[in-house]
Amino acid sequence: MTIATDTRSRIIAAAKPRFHSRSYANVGIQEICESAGVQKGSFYHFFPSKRDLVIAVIEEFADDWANGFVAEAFDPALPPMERIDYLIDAAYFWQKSIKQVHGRMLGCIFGNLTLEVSTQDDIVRAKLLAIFSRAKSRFQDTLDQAVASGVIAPLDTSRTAEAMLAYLEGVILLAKSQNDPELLYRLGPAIKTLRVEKAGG
Amino acid sequence: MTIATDTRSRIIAAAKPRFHSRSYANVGIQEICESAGVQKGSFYHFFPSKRDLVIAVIEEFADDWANGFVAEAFDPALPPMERIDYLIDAAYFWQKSIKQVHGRMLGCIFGNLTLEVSTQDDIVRAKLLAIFSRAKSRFQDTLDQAVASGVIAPLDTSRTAEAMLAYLEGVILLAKSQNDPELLYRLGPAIKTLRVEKAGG
DNA sequence: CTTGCATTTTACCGGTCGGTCAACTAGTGT
DNA sequence: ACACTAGTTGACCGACCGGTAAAATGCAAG
Repeated sequence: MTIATDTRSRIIAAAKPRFHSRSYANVGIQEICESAGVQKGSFYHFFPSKRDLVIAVIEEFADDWANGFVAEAFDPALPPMERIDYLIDAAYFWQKSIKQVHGRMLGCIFGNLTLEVSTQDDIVRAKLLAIFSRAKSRFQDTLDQAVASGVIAPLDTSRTAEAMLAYLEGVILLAKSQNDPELLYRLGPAIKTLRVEKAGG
Repeated sequence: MTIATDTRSRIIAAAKPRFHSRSYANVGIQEICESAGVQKGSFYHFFPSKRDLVIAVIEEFADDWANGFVAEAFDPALPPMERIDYLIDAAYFWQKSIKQVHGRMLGCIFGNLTLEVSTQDDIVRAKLLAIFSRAKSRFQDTLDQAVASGVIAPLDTSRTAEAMLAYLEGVILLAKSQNDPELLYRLGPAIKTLRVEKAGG
């Protein structure tokens, strides 16, 4: 049952930076195949459709994050609110390094795809939703711990977590419109001022 | 110098809902022409390229907003912070009504286009940037007045305005991923908790 | 050595993409 | 009556789109 070739992963590897930098619709299967050194017929042996490829790409990006910056940021050894600082920092440095290499701020692949395809493909949207949902849980757990340890005043951790995730995506969007990751640096820390009070409070 | 026909505006009118709901790349000029009852050659009489069309579409959307909800929300007669409430409400009801008619939450056309094309077309990006810049100014003026009248504690109104705009775009993005405008209703009001302190404070 | 399956190759499909072109129409000013 | 021009028409361009089919290959188990 081991994988016989690396064709599938080469396709995904070729697709990742392209979908990230030039959107879903603007990258053709032909181009991906050429870049991966794969024939088109071979592509369709591994992926029933273009949609299946983008879902695989989303999963790989999510894994990269989960095993990289996110794992570092949401380290239980860190004080809760410092984890959020860490995550913002990580997002900033990542976008900055991409811009240095690529000349452009590419933003968040999940946000990009959400706005591009979520009105047209409910399956892709569901995949993105699941990833945002996991991200929200990370924020919420952190906030729960911060409240429990008395670092911040009690609040609606579920909604505040969503608000923080939204803010992060929004700052990345605005930074992309300026092609300038420094906006993340300037506006990022304000994420901790966001508060949704408890319904009964 | 008056306009001889309404062809140009019919093209824009046909393009607006399509770019809004299905992105830029996924809507072809042929489809727009058919819907507007215009020949393709006639299209290129009015628009040198597809890019010029999308810029005209962006301008019309911006005018719609500026003369509609935005003018109402940023009414100088309203207390400053209530204007922000009003704007959030307006965004919520707009998205909700779109979903009722269209079955989908389409989100903000400016945010949508920013994430889709701003890495590929600096001219379109500049147009979007100008619109965000104007929106930021509205927020900032409001915050300046709120500070001046003592309704809120002094803060960095420029950066807080940017943060608020980012938050609004982020909440719309997240709501679109859930295809649910109610998220705007639940998270919107937290926009007023955002604060970027003055550098020297 | 052979069967069988996973993988790869190559050629091909109908349709659409953004954009061009030259001919034609209709209205205006002189 | 004339010329000029804005607007319109419909045919056309090469390139690319996502996807298909069948034949060829390589490899491993029997």
